[in-house]
Amino acid sequence: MKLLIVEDEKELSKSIVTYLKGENYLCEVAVDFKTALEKTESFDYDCVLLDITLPDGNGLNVLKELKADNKTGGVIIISAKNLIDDRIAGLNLGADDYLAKPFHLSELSARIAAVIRRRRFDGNKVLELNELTFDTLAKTVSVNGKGVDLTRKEYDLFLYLVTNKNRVVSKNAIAEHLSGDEADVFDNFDFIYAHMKNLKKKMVLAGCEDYIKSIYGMGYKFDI
Amino acid sequence: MKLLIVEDEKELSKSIVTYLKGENYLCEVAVDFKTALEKTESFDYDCVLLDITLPDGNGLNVLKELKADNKTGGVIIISAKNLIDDRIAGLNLGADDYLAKPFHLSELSARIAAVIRRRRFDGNKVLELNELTFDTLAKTVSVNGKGVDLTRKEYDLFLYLVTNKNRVVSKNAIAEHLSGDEADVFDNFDFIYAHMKNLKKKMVLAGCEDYIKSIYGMGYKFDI
DNA sequence: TACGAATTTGAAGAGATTCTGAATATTCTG
DNA sequence: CAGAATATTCAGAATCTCTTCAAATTCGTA
Repeated sequence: MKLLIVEDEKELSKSIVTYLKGENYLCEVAVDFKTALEKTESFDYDCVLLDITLPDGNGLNVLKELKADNKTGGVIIISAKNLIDDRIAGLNLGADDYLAKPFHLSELSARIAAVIRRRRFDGNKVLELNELTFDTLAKTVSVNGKGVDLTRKEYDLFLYLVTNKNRVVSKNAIAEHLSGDEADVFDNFDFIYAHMKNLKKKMVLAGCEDYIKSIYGMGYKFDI
Repeated sequence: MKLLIVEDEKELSKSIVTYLKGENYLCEVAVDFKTALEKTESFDYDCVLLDITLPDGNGLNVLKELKADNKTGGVIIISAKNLIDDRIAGLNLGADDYLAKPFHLSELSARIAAVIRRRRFDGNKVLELNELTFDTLAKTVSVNGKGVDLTRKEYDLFLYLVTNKNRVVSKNAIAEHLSGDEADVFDNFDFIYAHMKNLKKKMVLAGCEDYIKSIYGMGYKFDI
């Protein structure tokens, strides 16, 4: 899961990033609207945290643009002014949620999770697929009700495959999703092989049918 | 799917090619406009990535020529200058999309897919033809809803035939479309015969009517 | 019908891709 | 800061695909 934090207060963005990393999100920061739009232009973030009170422009216009693309995932507005006007304007322009500063980081995290769930899973916290249960809130995976211990990367990898079920996902896409920086990793997929092996092993061991198919030369497919 | 990347920065073109190969595109590179025009003259690429700021001429004129031919598939302009003027000029001259450097390769890949879809499938991601379903996003083929496992070349071959349905496609054209290098393969179509046989076998086995007709001395036709 | 040319078919080797287990590096946790 | 857990790299093994080859078949034409 990748987030973009649009915020110019370094202190704040730093603590947000630290906290959210702890929640297993990959974070990027934009300190102004221009950068933010460039970034959203070129990557589909799962959620954007948007401080609408930045010096270089009107945040609500930026929100409008984000939503116009219909490309970005969720958008949560964070704003120092907790004026009702802003709130309403924000929601009308399509923000998925609104959070007034100062806020608790745990609250922010919960809102982010909710927004992502709403967009990706129609608001369902739990995904049931045959013997497999995916709890995106608890971040647990279980087979026939019995939990399976996955590492972070394994969980992320699995979730990404499940989110794209019945579609072939390229190793490029997987690599981008799993690696934090926009690092160029397109010529070494060894780490994918490693995680994939471990994930499959754990799942099969837990009694789950092996739904993950390797498509030679193309990628992987969660086939269910 | 075959692309032409017109770009003089070796580093950049190399990483573009590496990435796009991972997405199952066949790529050729031209380092100047002259070479680019020669290449587009002699082959109909699915999409051309055009850096309009190359030393040997005006990129927009090249774009104009490409579009005048109406031969090339899509054209995506990539440019270091993200000036609005360029953008508008580019789109007016018929570029299908525009991407400012630096960009994420995943973004580029998504745009290419979109342009090709728009041109070849009227923007549809899924192609339904009787019992046959072609999902160009999921990269899957199914018969009566049941998936058929095709290899890369089989998928490419099939897609090419379907894209040209009810038209005879020559083995030359197929060969050019399937082979990566600009190698001259025009005297040995054995590999086409092999792929064609395997493809037909798989499809018939999956319960699909054999829509692929061999036209003696001319080529093949996907007849539906 | 018979001939040469084009296509189909089956099999096999070369080459590329993926898997695997172990070694190393990194991150987390107390 | 040390020890544990996790992530990544590496190299060899296993697997799959692509292409080529040769033999069999089909096709068009004489």
